[in-house]
Amino acid sequence: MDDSGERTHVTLQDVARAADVSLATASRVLHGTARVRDDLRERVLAAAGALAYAPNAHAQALARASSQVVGVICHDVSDPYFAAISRGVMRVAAEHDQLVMLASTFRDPAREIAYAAALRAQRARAVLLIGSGFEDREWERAMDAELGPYVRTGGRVAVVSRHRSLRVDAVLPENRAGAAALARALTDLGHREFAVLTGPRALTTVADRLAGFRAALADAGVELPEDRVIEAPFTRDGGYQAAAEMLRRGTRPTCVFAVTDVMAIGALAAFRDHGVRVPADVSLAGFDDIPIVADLTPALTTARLPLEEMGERAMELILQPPRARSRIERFPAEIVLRASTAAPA
Amino acid sequence: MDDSGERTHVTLQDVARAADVSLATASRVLHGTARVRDDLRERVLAAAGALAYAPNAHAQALARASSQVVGVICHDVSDPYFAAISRGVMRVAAEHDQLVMLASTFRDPAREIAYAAALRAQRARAVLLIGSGFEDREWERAMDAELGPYVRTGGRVAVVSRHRSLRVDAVLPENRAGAAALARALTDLGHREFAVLTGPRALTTVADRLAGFRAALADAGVELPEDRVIEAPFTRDGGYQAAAEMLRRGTRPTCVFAVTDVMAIGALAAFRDHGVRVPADVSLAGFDDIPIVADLTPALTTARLPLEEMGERAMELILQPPRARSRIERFPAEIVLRASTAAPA
DNA sequence: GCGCATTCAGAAAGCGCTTTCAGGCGTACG
DNA sequence: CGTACGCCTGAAAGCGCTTTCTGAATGCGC
Repeated sequence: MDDSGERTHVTLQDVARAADVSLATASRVLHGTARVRDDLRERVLAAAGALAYAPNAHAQALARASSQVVGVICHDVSDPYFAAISRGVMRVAAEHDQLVMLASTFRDPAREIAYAAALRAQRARAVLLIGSGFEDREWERAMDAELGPYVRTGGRVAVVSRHRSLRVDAVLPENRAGAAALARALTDLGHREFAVLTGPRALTTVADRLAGFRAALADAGVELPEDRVIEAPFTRDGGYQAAAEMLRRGTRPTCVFAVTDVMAIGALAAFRDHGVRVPADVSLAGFDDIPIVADLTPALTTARLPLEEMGERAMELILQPPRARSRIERFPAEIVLRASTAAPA
Repeated sequence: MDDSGERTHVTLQDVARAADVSLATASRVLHGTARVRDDLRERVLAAAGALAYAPNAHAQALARASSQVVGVICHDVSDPYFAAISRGVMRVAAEHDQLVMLASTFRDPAREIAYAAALRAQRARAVLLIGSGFEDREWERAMDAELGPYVRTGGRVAVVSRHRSLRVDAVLPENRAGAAALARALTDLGHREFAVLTGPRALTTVADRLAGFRAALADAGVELPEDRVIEAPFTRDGGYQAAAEMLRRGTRPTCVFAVTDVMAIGALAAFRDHGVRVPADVSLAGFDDIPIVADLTPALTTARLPLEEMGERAMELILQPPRARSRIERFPAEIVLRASTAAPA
């Protein structure tokens, strides 16, 4: 065929030359942007095929000043919560022929900012921030410094589950109301003695769920003393730790609320390891309804969030042209009572 | 400040102009590529900051003919198996300042090829294919047509868990040996009556695990009749279906092997729903050791694969310069006996 | 004090593509 | 038969950046 050892990329120029047409014509054929005489079109197509031509997306992005890449920043893809949301995101992205750049920050604010900057540099057409932000002035300033100019130059930004940044579209789970509803369901069951296992209070998601839960408890005349709120990392192991710590302290509520299902999974393990029966000795409830919790034994009572749908919606928002007022879409949580909760003994 | 309503991007040219230096100098300052007089450097830095300059990664990629994007193609991010591998991938990518474009194909061959093409167009410096390929001639040809030229022009490709494509680096779990070891562990427990719940046989992962399991069984003098191998989709629900189907057929083995943990989770649910006790009535084993299965009740016996590590290794391979001979890294599976298996009644 | 070697800044040539702007030809019309 | 008008192709100007090459200072040695 050609001189072997092709070490360099095939360019549109090469295709045009091989087809003996101009660059412009080759471009037009490949995009169907304008009518081209049939024989020329054939030649271009043939040449492109023979040379295994692949357009250089960077050159295209540069020339057209637009790209079809959207960025998604989350805490950790391997957390089922983010995985479920990502799934929805990916599906809609695929439908719209968008490429997704997915970043895991592992909850490191610096890394989050670095990714935002990289995405801006990539001229990603949109950036999706999934998961609570950080209650950190420095970080907020830095993030604004990245995203502000990005938005001003036509970049689209949306967030899932964080309110602070005001000017962007948002998909917001109703954490507060959901937690309140859960609390009511639990008090309706007869519980009066609670403990809560939470992640870092600085995360708005945590704060909202806690506040909603506590408020509804108060309405029912139940108090939640501060020492019944146990803080630990926002992971399965964190849930285990928190539950173990609770047991160690001798705190014996009739019902435990873990602010996320992931933490509830850890708590369930801790209870099992310590011989505490769920729900006979203690009821346990989570939040999110990640896919696995229905398969646990006992199946977990939780507040269901339509995670995949939230991801889909966020991606749809971001692909639409911006509105003057930023859109806020709220997703209510639905209480799902399963075997992990029962009336207190 | 400047004329408001900035609708266009700040370019290096703008920065240079504001700092009253040449384009070249500005570029040099921003990259530290060469010594620049201190006052000029200061001016450039100040201007870049004031203008919130963000380099255009596309222009950079074009000018330097390289990018720091790596592509990852998997079946479904929300499957814990891929999520765990992705986690390792992400971590190493972050360490090396690489941006990851993550695509879920939802097991659609056409989509896989479309992504490969897009990644090639993006001049991704490397592409990682995770998960079994498809036993489809047409697909193989199309994939080769994308990846061949890509590799020839300096693109790096690696695969996790698929052998067919020969010329690329690979991270291979020892599915066959692992399944064999699992079979031995199970026969050692005293089981002689087995059933296997599998995903599509066309997937090499499935074929290998099945073959290894069957071979070791044969060595132990145990036969696995074809009607004891039940095929279903490669998901939690597939596992449920397969187990339900097995029960419906009246097949009552003393031990069931689900070729993936995800399917085992479904099977466990099916057994529970049908009043079949695990392991009292039937033992159940999976494969992969995805994080959740240790928390199930009963905890699942499985063949552990170091998923996160496999992802890390794959990313490392791909970031290294290519070798003449493609590298193959094998990861053995380790048998983890948990409560879901016991000696037959 | 002059010539030469060094530094370091700037001009300019691409990187591969899109798209505007002319220009060439063919047709329809006067 | 000449002019006007379309339609299609090609030339060329960028898109924003990196990097080589050139040239102007400066510092040094003799």
